Amino acid sequence: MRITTWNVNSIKQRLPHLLGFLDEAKPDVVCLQELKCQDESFPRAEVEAAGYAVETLGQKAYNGVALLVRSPLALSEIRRGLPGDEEDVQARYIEALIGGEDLAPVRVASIYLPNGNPVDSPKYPYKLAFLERLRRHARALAEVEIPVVLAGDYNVIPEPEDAADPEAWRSDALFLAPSRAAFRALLAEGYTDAIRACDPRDGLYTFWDYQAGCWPRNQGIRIDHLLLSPQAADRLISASVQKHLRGLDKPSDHVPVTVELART
DNA sequence: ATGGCCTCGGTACGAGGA
Repeated sequence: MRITTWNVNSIKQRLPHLLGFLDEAKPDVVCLQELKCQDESFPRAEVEAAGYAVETLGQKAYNGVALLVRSPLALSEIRRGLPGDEEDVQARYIEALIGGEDLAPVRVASIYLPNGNPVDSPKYPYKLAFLERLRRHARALAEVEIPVVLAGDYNVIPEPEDAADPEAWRSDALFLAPSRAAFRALLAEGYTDAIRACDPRDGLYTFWDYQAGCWPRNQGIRIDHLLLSPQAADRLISASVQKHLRGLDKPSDHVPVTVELART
């Protein structure tokens, strides 16, 4: 089965690209981030017509995450919001159990981590607190005997090799030491960075800024990740970045990232 | 040349992104 994560930067702007991707790649599960719309504005009919069941956690103008599951697979046990802070109203986390057919069930989360800039504002402690909440929840999920895939826009550059120009990010919330340490703490819970496990090369990027000709100059960063629990990692077949979508007209600044897992 | 964008709400341009 294939599971894709994609920060679409507005589902309304990106619907044609999304439908094209569903048709060409036929992923079994798609984790979307930055919908930038409320639940009632999500283009549900178009996505369902493409053969997918949809669960969303939307928010006006900002954030917003969704899970799409290709028929006849189905979602259950849907969780909206990351545990650990009842005051947090930002739409950044949705999780479900995916099952059906001959598939051994998998729990999948679509996550949009806070950017965290500027680092001297409350946004940075919010980011670090979110990462710590995610670590605790990741531990609790891994304790259940079901494979877990935590997929999304982590807004963390794990290592210098994950940026074309790491020096440019030295004091940025995406690359500061506490951000990277919090990401490593997720790995220390037993999770595997699927892309890194499959491809040790430098220069694997998932985001290129719209500004400053970053795309034509390949000044990218790798911030969209799929973290696999040990039982999910046991089923890992391959992981890849769908870089070509960055070259379309009116692209998202992020591209899809996909893992293939054995169905059993 | 050392900078270059995009989306939203709402209908000008500031906020937010990364």
